[in-house]
Amino acid sequence: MKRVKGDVCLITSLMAKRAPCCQPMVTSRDVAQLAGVSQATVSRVLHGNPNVDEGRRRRVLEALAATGYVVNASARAMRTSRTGTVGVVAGRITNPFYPELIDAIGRELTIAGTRMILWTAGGSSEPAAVDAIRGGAVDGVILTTATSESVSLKAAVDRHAPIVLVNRSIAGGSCDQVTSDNVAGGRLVADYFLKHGHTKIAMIGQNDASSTSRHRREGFVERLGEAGIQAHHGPKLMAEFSHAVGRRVGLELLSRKDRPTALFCADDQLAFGALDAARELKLSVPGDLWVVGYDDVEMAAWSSFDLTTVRQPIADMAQAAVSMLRRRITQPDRPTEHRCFDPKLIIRGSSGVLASTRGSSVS
Amino acid sequence: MKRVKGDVCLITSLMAKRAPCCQPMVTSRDVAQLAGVSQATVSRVLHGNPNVDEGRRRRVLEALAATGYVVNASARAMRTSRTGTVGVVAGRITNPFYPELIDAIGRELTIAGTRMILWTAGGSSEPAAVDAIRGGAVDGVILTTATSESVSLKAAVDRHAPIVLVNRSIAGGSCDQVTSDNVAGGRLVADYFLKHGHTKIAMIGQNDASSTSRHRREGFVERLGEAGIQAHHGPKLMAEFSHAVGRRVGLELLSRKDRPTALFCADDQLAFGALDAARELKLSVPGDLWVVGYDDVEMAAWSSFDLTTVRQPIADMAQAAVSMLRRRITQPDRPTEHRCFDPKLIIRGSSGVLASTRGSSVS
DNA sequence: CTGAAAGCGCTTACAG
DNA sequence: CTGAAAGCGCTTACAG
Repeated sequence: MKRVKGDVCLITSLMAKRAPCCQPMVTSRDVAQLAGVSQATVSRVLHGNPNVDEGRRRRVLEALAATGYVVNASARAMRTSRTGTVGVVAGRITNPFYPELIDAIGRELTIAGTRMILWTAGGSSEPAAVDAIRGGAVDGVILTTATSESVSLKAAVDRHAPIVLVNRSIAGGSCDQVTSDNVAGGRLVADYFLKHGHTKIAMIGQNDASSTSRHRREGFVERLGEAGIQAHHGPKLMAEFSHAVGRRVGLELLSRKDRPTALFCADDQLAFGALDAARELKLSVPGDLWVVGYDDVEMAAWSSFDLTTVRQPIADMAQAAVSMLRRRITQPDRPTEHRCFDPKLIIRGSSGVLASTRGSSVS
Repeated sequence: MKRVKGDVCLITSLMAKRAPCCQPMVTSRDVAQLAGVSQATVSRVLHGNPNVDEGRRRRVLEALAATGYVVNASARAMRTSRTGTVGVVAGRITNPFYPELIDAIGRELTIAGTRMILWTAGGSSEPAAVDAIRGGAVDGVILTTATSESVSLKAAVDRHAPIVLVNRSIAGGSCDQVTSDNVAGGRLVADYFLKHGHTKIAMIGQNDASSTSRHRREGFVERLGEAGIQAHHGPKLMAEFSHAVGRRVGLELLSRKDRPTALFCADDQLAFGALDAARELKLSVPGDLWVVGYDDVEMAAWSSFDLTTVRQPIADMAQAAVSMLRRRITQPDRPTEHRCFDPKLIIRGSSGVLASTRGSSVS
């Protein structure tokens, strides 16, 4: 490889010869001509219509293979009002929960022979996706990001556009939804802390623009309340789920004289940040502090974090979302549905033995 | 939220009343009728054609707004042979390098008003993406995964289909490419180790199916060779870039009596695994072992890893890939181009002071 | 079983 | 400046 000075080396290799352009598109008419049948017959063979003479079918099949014919997506879409493409909106793709979810959704869509248009560009994504339904660029949309209510979404839902919400709820609720039970998940964590004798229990979450985080907080605070305990220093509700936020708030909370002994982070990414804060402050986890996250992303199991966390069944949720959307597309008038999966507490090394209770009989 | 026993609670809310279906699509003909002009005039207004009477234009604009018209993507695509959609193939989206790259590409595409179809389903993605070009579902494709040569890709490139390879090379090279200089990156790391007196230098990479990893290894081994040094225990070339592989091979290498003092991982994900291996073996980093990764994903800067690594300029590469693809689409016959960005060594805490050389004069 | 034909919603010469 | 019309490549009644 040649190098040139400067930041970038630019190698422009002039091709000596080159076809005039890309090969022209092969149409079903071309295939028909080659096979000596009508274009309609080619279309019938393509759709497995049984009413085609075997000899003709074979000739068409041969012509199809010989030409490498691929059906034109736009033409088919225009005729059938079905694109074979679904939209997915995911905000913060740098939070590893989303790649895992998108991957799972993509897998399901591929099985169904459906393409996936992905929007990750923040606020403009949702209106773009909704417009894509109206413009016939996609057959429907899966919204995976818990952003605040938007006008375009509301209008689309009122119009009964094929939309499925994943981990996100909307006022009115007249929309298909897949969630995990975030209230129950929050309770699970509070319960776990209480059962092991914690009383100084803190929480970091996202502000209430995120329904996901709000529900986790509600369940958590509700369960603490039942034990007569309040969140230590109050729940910290920040603008986003990120490592930087988890670390910053973690440093702040854990530097206090009256620091918590247990910390619930409403998202694994926050928990990783908080664990780093603890590490930087030379606090032992779980000796001085228990940390519990939410999502159980792959990284949570890495030995660097070994994070106790609440698992959402991502694969199941993706499968449910895709099949609900497909049903909604084919049967627009069916009643809306809400599938809610049970979360599960996965206990790892970031919780377990607290130094102060070591040897005590708190179960 | 109601809960039902069992794994999943299924809430089916029957909607009392519901519109017969989604609102019927608004066509430009509808808009024309409302504005009292011909459909052609609506199309002209939509395209900013200046030859439209101002009064009529205003009436059309009003009708457009009143109906909430959105142009039909399939019809436009069929007429213009342009979909406004580009395909992106990314294999292992769970490796955080890909989300960062996809995010950057998505951002560029959004700016250009282009949609992104994403394929992440492994081996079948590439043929699917190539077929999508032929089937007119996308205008072009960006291939970001260094998989082995495929027949369909070869054929597509020969056909001069609009394809840009990112971090991936192909025999013949008659295809637009964006890379960072992986050979130079490998050399940078070797050079850094050598300069600080390391002699027991190991490497973990991917097997040669990945051109990326191969180039990094070549530069690395080449530079070591110039100093008369061979990779300690030979380069370990595994099937994939993953935390699990990095940890497993790390445990294996670092458990040996004659363990290396410096380890180059051809990918950050491998490096995180290796760091975890070192941690599990109670080795001090960088006291006993230096670890250097490749990519500089966001996580590399987290204090849990604090990883010295080779940065690829992801945003620049994404921008280059998108603009190259757009040019290729509009000018299919322009000469192919190869842009190669310079990598940069980012020094962090996973390297720096080796216990054995501490106080010595090795610069 | 088969082909000619209508029509999906656009864009854009073409004729006025 | 404007509208009528052709045509992009399909699918699918329709008539035979």
